[in-house]
Amino acid sequence: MKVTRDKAELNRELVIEAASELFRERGFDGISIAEIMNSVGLTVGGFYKSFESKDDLLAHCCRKISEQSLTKWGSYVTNPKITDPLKKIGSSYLSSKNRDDLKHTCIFTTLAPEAPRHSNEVKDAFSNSVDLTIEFLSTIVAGDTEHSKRMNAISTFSQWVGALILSRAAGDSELSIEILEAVKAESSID
Amino acid sequence: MKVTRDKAELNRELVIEAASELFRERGFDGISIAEIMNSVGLTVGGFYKSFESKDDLLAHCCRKISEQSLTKWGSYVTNPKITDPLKKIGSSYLSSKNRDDLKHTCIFTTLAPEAPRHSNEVKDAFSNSVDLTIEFLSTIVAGDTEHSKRMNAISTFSQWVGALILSRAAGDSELSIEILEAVKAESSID
DNA sequence: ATTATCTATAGATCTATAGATAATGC
DNA sequence: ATTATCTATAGATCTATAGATAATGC
Repeated sequence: MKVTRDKAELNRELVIEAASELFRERGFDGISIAEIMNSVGLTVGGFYKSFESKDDLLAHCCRKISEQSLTKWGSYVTNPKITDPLKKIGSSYLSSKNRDDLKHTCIFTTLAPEAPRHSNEVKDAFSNSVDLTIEFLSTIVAGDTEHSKRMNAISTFSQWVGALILSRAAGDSELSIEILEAVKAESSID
Repeated sequence: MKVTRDKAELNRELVIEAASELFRERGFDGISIAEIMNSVGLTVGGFYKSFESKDDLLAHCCRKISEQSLTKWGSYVTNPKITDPLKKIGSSYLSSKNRDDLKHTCIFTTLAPEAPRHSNEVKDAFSNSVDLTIEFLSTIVAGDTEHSKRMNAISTFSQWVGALILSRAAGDSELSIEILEAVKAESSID
């Protein structure tokens, strides 16, 4: 039953990883702790040895997801084959793949709306994530001054987030694609 | 115990009205049917005589909320005192009041992300709501052709929805205000 | 000896339904 | 007689915890 410390630490990470996908896909209340633990081959009883509460797990997930996104985006900047990182990021963000693949999509389009109903730890994770995301985008958008870059980053990211949510709300329709295309066109992404 | 038909119909509307606020404020799973009924002075037992299920109630709420928003926006257009309806709508949408008053805010920033997890009736209500909203905004945004107006409506509304979500996710911070201001500035709303 | 994980469960929900009650509406 | 609403509850959750078990780690 007992496993090595390394294995235990790995299990903890696996739980965060699995929950990060399941929360995005089904929402915080749409998946139970037992199901999350089972999805990585563990049982519910061990959960509270690794996490203080379900909310605590959500906070870890927020930080993890945010970190993964920014790491991926950052890799596009350092990749010499990618000439226009913003365009690359935008076209993958506004793709039908990102729209449909809830498990791996942006937290702001799935979990953020519930943030006000969670612990301060969760709220802080979201707040920090918004901050870092805008900070990052500020370094790759167009603009003459620091200020105009920052404004541009904010309005660009807002537009992406809104477009993804609206394209999902539009269901399986022409309209859904139209929304993604319209915003890509406006940002000269496609 | 029994009431008149008129009163019964009014009660049904009161339930939809109350649920429309409570769902936005606490999320679909954050409020029970019993609490919704109690909030208008009724008890849980009568619920299923008026609604097929909790999901059915949500669908009614989506239609109601959407209708109310568009009616309000429409009144700005016909009001001769308002010279620029789009500016008026945008500045109230991107206000800190709209950010904080979850009970009365836009469904796309609160309930839309859960849409994929609900019944087809709910999904259709959302889909229809996106459609009508873009259709409406197309009539008041700038643009040379029908097509450019529609594109403009989509990108403007996407930006608003995203900005509101991000400003909420940013918590009680400078950043939260900065997001609203940045998007207002870009749209020449303030 | 310690501890990571397990099984089992207490206690608190919540949706949906059954049947009673008391008023309306013919 | 009909029916809108009520009280009560069945049955199915779900979070969090208690105590057992079987490995690790000193």
